[in-house]
Amino acid sequence: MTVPIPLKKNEITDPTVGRLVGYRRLLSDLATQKVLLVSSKDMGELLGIKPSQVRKDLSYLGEFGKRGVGYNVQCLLADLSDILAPFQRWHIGLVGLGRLGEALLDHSAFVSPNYKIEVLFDIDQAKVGHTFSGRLCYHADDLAETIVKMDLGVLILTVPPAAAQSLVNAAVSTGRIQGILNFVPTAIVVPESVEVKDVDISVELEKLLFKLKFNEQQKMQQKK
Amino acid sequence: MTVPIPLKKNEITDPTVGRLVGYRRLLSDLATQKVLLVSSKDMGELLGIKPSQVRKDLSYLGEFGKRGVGYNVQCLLADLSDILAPFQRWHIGLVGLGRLGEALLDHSAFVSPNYKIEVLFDIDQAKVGHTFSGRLCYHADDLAETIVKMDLGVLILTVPPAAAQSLVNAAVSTGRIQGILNFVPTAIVVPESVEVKDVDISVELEKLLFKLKFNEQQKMQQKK
DNA sequence: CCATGTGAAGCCTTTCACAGCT
DNA sequence: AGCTGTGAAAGGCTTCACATGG
Repeated sequence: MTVPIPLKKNEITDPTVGRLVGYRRLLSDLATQKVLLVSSKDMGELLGIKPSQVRKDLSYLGEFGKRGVGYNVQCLLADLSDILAPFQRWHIGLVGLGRLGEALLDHSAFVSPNYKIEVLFDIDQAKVGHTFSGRLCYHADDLAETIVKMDLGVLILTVPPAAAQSLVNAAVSTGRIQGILNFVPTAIVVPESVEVKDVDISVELEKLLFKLKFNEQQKMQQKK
Repeated sequence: MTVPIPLKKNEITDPTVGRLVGYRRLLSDLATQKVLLVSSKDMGELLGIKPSQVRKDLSYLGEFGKRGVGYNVQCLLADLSDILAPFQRWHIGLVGLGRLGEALLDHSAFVSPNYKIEVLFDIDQAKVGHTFSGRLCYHADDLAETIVKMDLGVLILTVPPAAAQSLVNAAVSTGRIQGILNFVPTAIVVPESVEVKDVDISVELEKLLFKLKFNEQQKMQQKK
């Protein structure tokens, strides 16, 4: 189903992958609007990115455009989807069924043909054994066992900070976990073979507020 | 209350600010554990960062350490807190009281002396007029009016993609909004004077899965 | 001797500028 | 003429390595 080796060069960096996802989303929108062609300039304007950046990103993957014309929306969408698609459909477990965990379960962005949240974990007996949005919740004590049984390769962590590391240890000990998406505001330690992506929601707000502080400071100095 | 101009150099970059928040969290933990001193090597190990990076980051702010000794936990924590603190306590509005919005409302990471989510907005009449975790929900149609009345300077956006841009337009038209934390998976357009930080939850998962795909591909090529 | 603070080097990412195709 | 694809330049961030001070 997926293209075997779609990569022209051996390294596509993280920032590029992030933008590729944005391009795919935009192209999908344009496709439903029956737009046939799009230029790097158009895409850049719609996404707030420089056209040269768009072209560079796409050039890592191959030559998709026609000079003097632009990119065919349908073709580029299909190619990008292939490139971003994993080899396998990942089975994902979500650990920690608090407010944030539940919100992610239903989040539109987490509906994709590329992966599915299959299993939930919590320590609350009121939740264990019940289904949420169609997924069964297991007890966190059975994390390792269930990872093996259900063939989970990726975990999403939304537990309280204090609980994170020991759960990670249990999960990693199975040797099955290849990636962790960590929403917990703590640094977690894993073997080198496990990829971790930290998503620290409050840090982004702090960054924003710091920028505003900096802006204010500049304004104050200009007034002097 | 806050230090007037704590910055040694004029530019502290985004990645540095992100790590500073991590240092503050770590120092806060160490302080409760009655740890008195910490070295850049210690901090690096606990956070998965190179010691030289820790020292560089801190050096932008001043000289906090003692050579041959390390950093005083209490002092460094106090200094970092001052530096990260805004000049004013921001009044924040959260727009979109779906699952994610509600989750953020109660998220431990969004409890801070530096800012507070004061007001909520939604279009669901079942929510408008009610309070959630102590905050009153207004109708999204009254967004601009309420921004002015409540002196909101920052918005957190957790609405459906289709609703985002028109709400942003209404909000920005008041001239009061200085920053937006955008959880909506769409690019939004704002005047230059408004800072936007995009937090795209699903993009992070896609990045993770792409890394795993790349890892697998390398393994396959090695086997050959 | 130990750990900081920092200029310089190295690496990574973005942007430019233009050759080349339609 | 218009827009892509890309080597080269510019810019930004991280890491090194060592002088400096306790």
